[in-house]
Formats: sequence, C-alpha cells, structure tokens
Amino acid sequence: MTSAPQPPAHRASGRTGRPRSAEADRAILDATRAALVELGWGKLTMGDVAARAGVAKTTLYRRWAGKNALVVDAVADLFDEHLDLPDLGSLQADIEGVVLRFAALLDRPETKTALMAVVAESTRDEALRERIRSAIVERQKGLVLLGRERAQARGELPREDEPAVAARTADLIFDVIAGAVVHRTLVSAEPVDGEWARGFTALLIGGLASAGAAPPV
Amino acid sequence: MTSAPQPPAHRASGRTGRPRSAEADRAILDATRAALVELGWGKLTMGDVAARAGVAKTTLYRRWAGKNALVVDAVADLFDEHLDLPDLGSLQADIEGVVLRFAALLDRPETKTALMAVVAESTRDEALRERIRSAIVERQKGLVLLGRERAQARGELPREDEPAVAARTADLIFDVIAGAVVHRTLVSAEPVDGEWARGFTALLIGGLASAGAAPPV
DNA sequence: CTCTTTCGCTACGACTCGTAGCGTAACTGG
DNA sequence: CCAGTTACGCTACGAGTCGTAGCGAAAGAG
Repeated sequence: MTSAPQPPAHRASGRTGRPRSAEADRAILDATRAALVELGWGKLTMGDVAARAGVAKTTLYRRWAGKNALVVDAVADLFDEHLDLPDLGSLQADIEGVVLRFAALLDRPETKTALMAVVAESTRDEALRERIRSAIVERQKGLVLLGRERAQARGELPREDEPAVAARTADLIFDVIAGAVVHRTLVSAEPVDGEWARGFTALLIGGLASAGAAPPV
Repeated sequence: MTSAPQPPAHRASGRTGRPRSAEADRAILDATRAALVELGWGKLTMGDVAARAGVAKTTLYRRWAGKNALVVDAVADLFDEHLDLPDLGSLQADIEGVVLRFAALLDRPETKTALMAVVAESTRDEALRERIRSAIVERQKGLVLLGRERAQARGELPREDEPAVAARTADLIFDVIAGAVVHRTLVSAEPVDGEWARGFTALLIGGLASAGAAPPV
C-alpha cells in the first residue's frame, strides 16, 4: 500500500495510446523537492505538490503509490547529479573529496529531510527499502569500490586475496564513511568542513593500514 | 508549534491542585512505543495512542505538543534503560561492548523507526533538535568520554594535552561509532553481529593508534 | 478515423488534527 | 470540613488531508 510496484517513470514505448508526459515527471519531481524544502516531510501533501507542478492530483497517484515512493525518486535524482569520484591522486585526497561532496549533498535542506524520513519509513516497508537500496545506496557503494581499486593500483592498499573478505571490508568502509558523515550532519548537527574531513580521513586510513598489517583474529 | 515548551513530566511538587497522574505518563509512553511498532511513524495517530493508553486525547495534548515531542520522550526512555558502559578490561572490549549494546537497542523495531523519524523532523525544528540532543545524544557522548578515560588510565591511549583537540577527537569518535552502527543497521539493513563489531573495532583502534602516533598536518 | 491511454477536473466518504467547553475527580491550604 | 486550584474524561467541532471514482477532452498509434 505504501510503495510502488510500477516502474518509476517511462514504460516501454511499444505501447499504444497517449504517452505519459515526461515534462510532467520533471515538474512533479522538481515540485516535490521545492515543497520539501519549504514544508518539510511532515507537512508535505500530495495536493500541494500537484498544485506546484501544475498537474492534477490524480496524475500523481497514477504514477506513484504515495508520498514515500515519490520522495524516494525525487531524492534519488539528486544523488545521480552529485555523486561521482574524481581521481585526486591519492587515497587520502579521494576520501576527503568524497566526504566533502557527500556532506555538501546532505547539507541541502531537501536532501537531509527527505533522506532521513524515507529511511525511517523504510524500516516498516521492505519494498521501499529495496527501492532506496537500488536508487541510492548501491550507487554510493560503487564509489567505495572504485576508490579502493585506485588505491590498490597506486599501491596504497594491499590487494585482498579472498573476495569474501574484500566484500566485507568494503561494506564496513562504506558504513563508516556514510554513517559518520550523516551522523555528524544530522544528529550532531555540526558542519563537515575541511578540518573534520581531514581528521576523519586520517583516522580511517590509519585504521585500514593497521588492519591490513594485522588481520583480525 | 511542533515542539513542547513545557517540561516533559512532573513539575515542582509545591503546586496546588490535582497532580498529574504519573501512571498515565507511563501508560502513554508505553502505548506510544507499542503503536510505533505496529503502525510505524506515518500511520501513528494521537487518537490511537490515547485509546491504547486508556486516556483522553486531550490529556495527550495537555502534556505534549504533538507527535514529535511525544515520540522523542518515548524513545529517550529506551536510551536511559539500555545505555551504559561496563568496564570490560580493555579498550577493544569496551568498544565492542558498546557497539553491540547500541546495535541491540537499534534492533528493536520501536527504536529504529522512531529515532530516524524524529531526526528527520528535527532538521526543520530547532527546538526538537535540542530536545534530542539533551535527551539522547549527550548521554551517548558521555560513554565515549568515559571509555577514553578508562583507556587512558590503562595506558592504551595517550593523554591529550590540548582540551580543544581532545574534544574534537571525542566528537569524531562519537560520530564514527554511532554513525557506522546506525548506517549499518538502518540503511544497509544488515546485522551488527560480533564479527562486524570486531572488524569495526579493529579499524577504529588502528586509526586511533596511528592518528595518535602521527598527529594531523 | 478509430482505438487506447493519459490528462485535468470535480466530487466524495473516511479519517486525522488540534481546540473548546463542560462537568467531575483529586489534592492543598485555611 | 470547605473553598480554591488543577487535571481529568468526554463530546463536539471546523479545518485539512487522503486516496478513489467518474467524467469528458486531449494526444498519439495503426
């Protein structure tokens, strides 16, 4: 009842009949983000989004199952735009870079509100959690794998032998980086600036080095 | 309009008139947690909580300003019960212990749902954020300080000279521990078991050791 | 030109919100 | 024992939101 079984946007074009307006899609997602900034999650209403987008309320419900699914898609767009990992030449610089970029993304009011609200709702909705995972989490995790690949090519990190261990380590690093930045930004409510990013990166790289040198019991 | 200016529970007892029922307080907070488990944040209604608690809806509004404030208090109770830091003899064991205890707390369905939802709402409500900070975050942060104190007494960690640096480091560690556990549990949706706790602790201690040995530029 | 699908619009019952008003219950100070 | 004061349960209310249904018109496909 909460999450959407239907595909997020356009379907296969072999269909007959009037096609869905792609422009309406954009307008709706833009309106969702704007309304999120002004009203927050709790006071965001479907009717308001429809009015902002210049679209009938029924059109919203034809495409998304409800507030949850709509907001997930609206936020996923932002992650598409702002998540990449430029090669900055060293592991230290790469991690600092991704930390700062992720922090900048979380600093946007529409992102911080929406992401947490959707995650909260996902604790009760398996389909919604899958949607978040594929739309947001997996893309971020790809950055971790890419960063490690580069660091190994540079010789900054040892190559893992066992793929199972390598996967576990990557998951761990991902949770540590994303978790620390999110917690600092949203719970502690203090800024992720260059100084914090340096301190955090030093901590993480130090841990990786020593953990690699002395593998766990 | 969202958060409560009034004190959470009992006022100074020098007052005249009928005192507030402490039993009702308990019943309401219990009912809130139960409803949270069954319905989730989105479908939780004040009327439903009142009915479960055997209390008039108006009584709820006399004590709390709304859903947000009510849920913060309901969850803060859980943190009171389950957060402490037994001395396990080593820094490694202490960290693993607190990670596992915190993870067990987050594994409760009422905690995971409520905490995220309240944090999400707090991004738009300064008073609510303060309430979360004093009711939950500061108590957790105390554990970090206590753990470091013990580790320094054991000689496992160097004593910080500058208090400013020491405070920054404590904040960093706090965000890393709490953030990683929360992210692993709620976003990655994978279990924090003994194996994960060992790997994480090894990473953290390694980082602390090397950061202490080679202070940041 | 017909068929199919989406569109905007209106209207609807069901539900929740937060407040107000009332009479009653509980406790305090004289 | 008797005001005075405060909290309580109950009922009722207007305002707002939800998600759906039904309609005629618009936009492409064959």
